[in-house]
Amino acid sequence: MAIEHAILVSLLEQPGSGYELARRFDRSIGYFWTATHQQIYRVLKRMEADGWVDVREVAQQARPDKREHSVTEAGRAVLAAWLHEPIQPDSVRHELAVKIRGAAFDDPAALIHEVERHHRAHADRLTHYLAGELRDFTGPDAPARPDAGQELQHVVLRGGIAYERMTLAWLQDVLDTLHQLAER
Amino acid sequence: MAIEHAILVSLLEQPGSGYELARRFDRSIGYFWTATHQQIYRVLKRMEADGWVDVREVAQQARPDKREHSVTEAGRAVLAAWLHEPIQPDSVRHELAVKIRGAAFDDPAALIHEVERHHRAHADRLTHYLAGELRDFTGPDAPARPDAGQELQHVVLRGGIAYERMTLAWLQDVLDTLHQLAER
DNA sequence: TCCTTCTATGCAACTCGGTGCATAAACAAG
DNA sequence: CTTGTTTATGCACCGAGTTGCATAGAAGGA
Repeated sequence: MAIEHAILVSLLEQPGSGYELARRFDRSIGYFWTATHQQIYRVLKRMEADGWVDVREVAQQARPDKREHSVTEAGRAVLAAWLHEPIQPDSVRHELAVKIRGAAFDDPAALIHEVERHHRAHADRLTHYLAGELRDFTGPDAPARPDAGQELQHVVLRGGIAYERMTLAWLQDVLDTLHQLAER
Repeated sequence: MAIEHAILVSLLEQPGSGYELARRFDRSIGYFWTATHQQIYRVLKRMEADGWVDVREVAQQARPDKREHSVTEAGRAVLAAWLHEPIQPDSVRHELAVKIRGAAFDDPAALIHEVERHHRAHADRLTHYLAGELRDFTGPDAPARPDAGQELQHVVLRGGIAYERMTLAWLQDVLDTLHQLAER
């Protein structure tokens, strides 16, 4: 897949400018697909040229004008075609795992602080996810009868929460192992 | 980080040719860092030119010669320096999550087969991991007193197992959600 | 008034990684 | 004796993604 599809999904959920998309890729959909603003602008240009999105110039007060993008029928068709394609197995890049195996050839104890830092970062992210879940899906302000889009966003968020909880438990396992090795 | 460090770790665990490395990146270390053989050969050339690895021509019977690479002291130093650097938060690429959110704008039920396929693939991988754990770490042939390298490889493998179990549970959650939406 | 910050858009250069293709030694199968 | 398979190494090209830099409107603070 490409960034194009993530952008189509985000624009279908809510039309917006390149700048707004860039901010969404720092949160929300960005938890599952990252992109920089340069990449987003470049791809938006191409999508516009290919007729996947329409652009509307919007004047704003107290800030510069923006170019708001909406998905066209052609864009929806592209997304639908992609949704019906099977996904290739995702290529993994788990840097910390490589470091942990590499620590055998250095000082394993030196990794402890790094792993603790990761543990804190994932704990923060979990807190953030849980707050988002409470706000949008399980709290008093959440819709009583969520539509399909909300149900799907929620199940994706539950995946993020499960991932963070699993990661925290594993990092604790790593820490225990490193401490044991340090005692030898 | 770069592929260089994963190659250094793999060569420290066991010297080998580019071809052998490519096969390791299809299993073992490949579960946490992928690389194609073209990439490996190209990087090995550069690492050789930079003096990170030594090459020994090895004649073999019943097959072509190979170039066996070993890590030099300079290579170890490069790895050690990297081990002491903090890691950037890993950029996520979770294609299935994007597809699930995109399904709101198509037919959610059409995703069921795809998700089931992923469920089977992850179940296979879990089985594979568990077999490896039994063979190398917890079975009767496993070392009674594992060294630091083995302990660290084991904790990384436990991470893979935890990831697959979490993913399987989440994919079941996704399937339940898709079925509920299909009934509407 | 100048400086900084936030919003908003974009170019140029480069690196990384993947796809496709090519070569070659050794053996096995037909 | 040709074809196919496995081992083994490599080049050329292209697209995706990152880094660094540039521009500009509007607001607020020093």
